[in-house]
Amino acid sequence: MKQPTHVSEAVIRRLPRYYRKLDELERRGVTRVSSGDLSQELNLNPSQIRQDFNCFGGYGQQGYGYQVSMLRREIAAILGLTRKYRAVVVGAGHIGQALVQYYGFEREGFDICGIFDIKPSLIGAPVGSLRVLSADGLTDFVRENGVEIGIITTQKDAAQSTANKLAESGVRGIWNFTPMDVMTGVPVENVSMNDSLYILAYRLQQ
Amino acid sequence: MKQPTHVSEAVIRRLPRYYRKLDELERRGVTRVSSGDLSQELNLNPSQIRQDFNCFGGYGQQGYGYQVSMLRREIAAILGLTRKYRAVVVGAGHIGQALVQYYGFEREGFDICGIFDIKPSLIGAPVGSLRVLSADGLTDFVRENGVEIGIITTQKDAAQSTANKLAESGVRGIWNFTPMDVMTGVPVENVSMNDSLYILAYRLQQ
DNA sequence: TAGATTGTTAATCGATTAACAATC
DNA sequence: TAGATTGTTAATCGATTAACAATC
Repeated sequence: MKQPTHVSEAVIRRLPRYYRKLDELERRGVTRVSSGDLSQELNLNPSQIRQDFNCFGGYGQQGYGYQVSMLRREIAAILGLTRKYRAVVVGAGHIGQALVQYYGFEREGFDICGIFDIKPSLIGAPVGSLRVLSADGLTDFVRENGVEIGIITTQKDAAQSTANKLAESGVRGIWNFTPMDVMTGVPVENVSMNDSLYILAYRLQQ
Repeated sequence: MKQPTHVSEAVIRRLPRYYRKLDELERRGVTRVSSGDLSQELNLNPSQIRQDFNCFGGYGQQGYGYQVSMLRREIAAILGLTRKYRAVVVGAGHIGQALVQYYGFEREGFDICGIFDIKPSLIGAPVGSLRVLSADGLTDFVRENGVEIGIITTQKDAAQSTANKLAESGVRGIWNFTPMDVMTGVPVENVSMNDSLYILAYRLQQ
């Protein structure tokens, strides 16, 4: 993999879609794919696809296209999906509990090993194979277990303080499910469920 | 509100953030805001903010800025958040159940009035104030209740067929929680939780 | 070899930013 | 009025698309 100087945000945001499509093709037994094929499947321009891949290196072969399994592996490596990550969920409401019990992410290498809340009535409650822990112990837990990702599923108004606490505890990235933009020193990815629903409402009017 | 010829995707994707910020400001009792203020709060360029607002009409006042409550209301109207929408959830797994029990969306006018599954063991189970219904009755339910939004929280491999069924039943838009890109005649908004997590993994490497 | 498809450069298009006259 | 800030036009920047030589 070529070490690229700077890859634009737009390219990065397309990588997961490439990854998912290549994974699907590989499962279907497709061994070979061209930028033209992918452009049809993903509704993108073939030039753009080739440009995107060439940000990281030349994975194709003239006159042939790309080898599905190899390209999938390369993109997985670029995204950092070839290793495991420990994560904790802060906020044991419905969404927090749903994430713990959804095993899809574990299959992809994201291991949710703790769920926290401040509400006394929730502490100790079983969630999947875990039990809700008191948020008092969050910092120690993150440090002792080498947790790299903090998932925020608290109420909106607790989002910023939770983000601060997670960042101070040594988490390297934050996955934010609240509709609140948090500011921290570590990378934050917002799921933006609200925004997505608002945009759907907008489209229903058009 | 000016009827704009065409508003770019980039502008539309920023509208929810404006809306959320203005809502927050209004709640905090702020009555007046300039594009400069907003640019700091949202980490955007002030020119861009003014350009964005002027896609829909001139809501500001020279020398003063924007009236928070008025601007908030206008953007709510643009997004279509001034009316109610009926929605159904298809897939009564953890995420589907979490959505039904999260009342945040209801507060914003999105009323989830049905939850469906094909799994016999789930049918009849209580979820919030609802009971899981058999997916056999989905089409009739959508028609009889004027459901406009279909929410897909099924397994990935059922996403496309569910989308087809929803679209045929007369739903006007689809909110897709699966990591599968679905193709239909109605607008689809993808929550893309997976993609968001992959991008976080990418950032942890940088 | 001929055909296909890449990698890459150049052209186009659109979005962001800057600038400033209009005006509250 | 003077100061502030918009609305809008023009300049810049970056991303997308087209084109084509390289080559498998």
